[in-house]
Amino acid sequence: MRSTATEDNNFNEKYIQPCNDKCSFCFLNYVDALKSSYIFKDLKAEAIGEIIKKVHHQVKTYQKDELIASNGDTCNSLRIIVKGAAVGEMMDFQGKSLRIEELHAPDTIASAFLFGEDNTLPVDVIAIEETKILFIPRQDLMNLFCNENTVLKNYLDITSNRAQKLTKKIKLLGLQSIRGKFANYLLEHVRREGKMEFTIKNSQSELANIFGISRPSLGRVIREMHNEGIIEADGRNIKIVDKKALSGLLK
Amino acid sequence: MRSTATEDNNFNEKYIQPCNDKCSFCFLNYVDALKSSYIFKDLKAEAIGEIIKKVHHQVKTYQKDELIASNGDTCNSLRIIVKGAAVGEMMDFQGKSLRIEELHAPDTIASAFLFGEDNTLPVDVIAIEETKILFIPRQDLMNLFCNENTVLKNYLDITSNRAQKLTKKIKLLGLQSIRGKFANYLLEHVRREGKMEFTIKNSQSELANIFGISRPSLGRVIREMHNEGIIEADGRNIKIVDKKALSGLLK
DNA sequence: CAATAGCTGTAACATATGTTACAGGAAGGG
DNA sequence: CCCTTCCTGTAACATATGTTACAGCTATTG
Repeated sequence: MRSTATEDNNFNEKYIQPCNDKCSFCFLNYVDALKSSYIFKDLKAEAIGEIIKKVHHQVKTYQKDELIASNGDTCNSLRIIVKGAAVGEMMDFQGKSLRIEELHAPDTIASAFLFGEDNTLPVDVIAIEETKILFIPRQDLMNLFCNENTVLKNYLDITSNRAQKLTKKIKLLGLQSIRGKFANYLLEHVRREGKMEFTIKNSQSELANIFGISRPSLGRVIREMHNEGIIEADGRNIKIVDKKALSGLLK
Repeated sequence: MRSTATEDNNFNEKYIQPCNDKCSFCFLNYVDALKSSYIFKDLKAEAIGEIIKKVHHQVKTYQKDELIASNGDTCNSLRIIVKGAAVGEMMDFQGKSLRIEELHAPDTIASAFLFGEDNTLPVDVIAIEETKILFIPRQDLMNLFCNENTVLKNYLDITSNRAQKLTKKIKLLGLQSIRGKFANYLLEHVRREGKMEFTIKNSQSELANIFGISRPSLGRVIREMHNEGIIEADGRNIKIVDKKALSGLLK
């Protein structure tokens, strides 16, 4: 069972191994995660098993706060989070960081940077809990695309979804004031959950990090919006009072 | 020759037609553009001709300043600019705009939004000169991917390249001051052209638009950097005096 | 040539945001 | 229980950026 070596600290992406016929460890352990993974959408567990058997693959485990991949790393393999969660962050030279996205099993990492002229990762990816990641080399993925139409379609969907997310992020960063960013965040919440009163999951520091702003500035804006009667904010509990005014803040 | 209808004002994406065997208009007119197009990279003119014959397709012409596609439009077809150029812009509700990218023949439009859950275009695309665009419906493209490995690979490369560009844009917008943005712009110039002295192509207004800032603010920053001896700026002529200081501004 | 439009340079002023600092509350660990 | 750590609330002040306005320059057009 070669894939036990995948948990090795000496893991090296170059030496990813194919499974032999007896290998059942790799995918059986994570078949549930893979079944709900976007890239294997519309495929049965058995089909996924067959696919994983055919491609070179390996699983690696990361601890909380461990760096999974760095800005500048070369992407040669698709990485699927089969367990755990991570965040993608950018940093400037002073150490100020900007959180680009949060990734949970069974999301894929680096799917957008596997091809093209520049295969370097533009972000740091950091585990926020114990995380297991399945590696599949680019060439194997490419072969898979030719044989498994469904996987190709899913992959195209993944990259398109990502492009949409990135574009939204650009809009958020480039077009809006802090009030606009926060209003946007709240209104997305309302749209998703359909309630005008809720508890937000991110701390103010995290939100500031996502928005690329400073924490006290965000705090001040929340206070102001509260005082103006647009929202009621108490800690992480938010109540939308004047939804129309909030929409107006989107600019 | 059905495709002459493609120049019709009543063009409707739903009714894109396949060519019959006699059709030579569509691709022969644009075969040079398509040959240098990324999506047909590594394919010979004849092969491209065969491909275009097999898929539904249509060409439409846009005048300067005409809106090619709007924020919110549904993307059902890949669009290739076979002649001309366009810009992709985002606008907020006040009309403040942010230029995301400039597109020249033979770039593709909307390649990143063809698949996935949300096929709506997040930007406005506006012709900046007379522009001709070739439409290929998604389903035909998908079929093509299965039969023409090269096209698939090229498409994956295109979307990856785009994701890289978007991510760089996020970094630019989210992580840097005006000085940082301008320094970044200048240093990219130096890296591409290898000269410390050059004439920039964009007006200050355009640059401000790309950076998502106001024109006088950019002007002021340029003046300050000039006065501090980091650069010499005279109109659009720029000379890098202190490259090290400039790099320091990237923060 | 005059008239126009678009660019640049610049200034005064208004506003938004960052920075730093400190105090207090909530949660968890020993 | 105390101690630590992380979070929030808040204030004073510094700085960056936006806004508006105007003047001059250049190219284009009729």
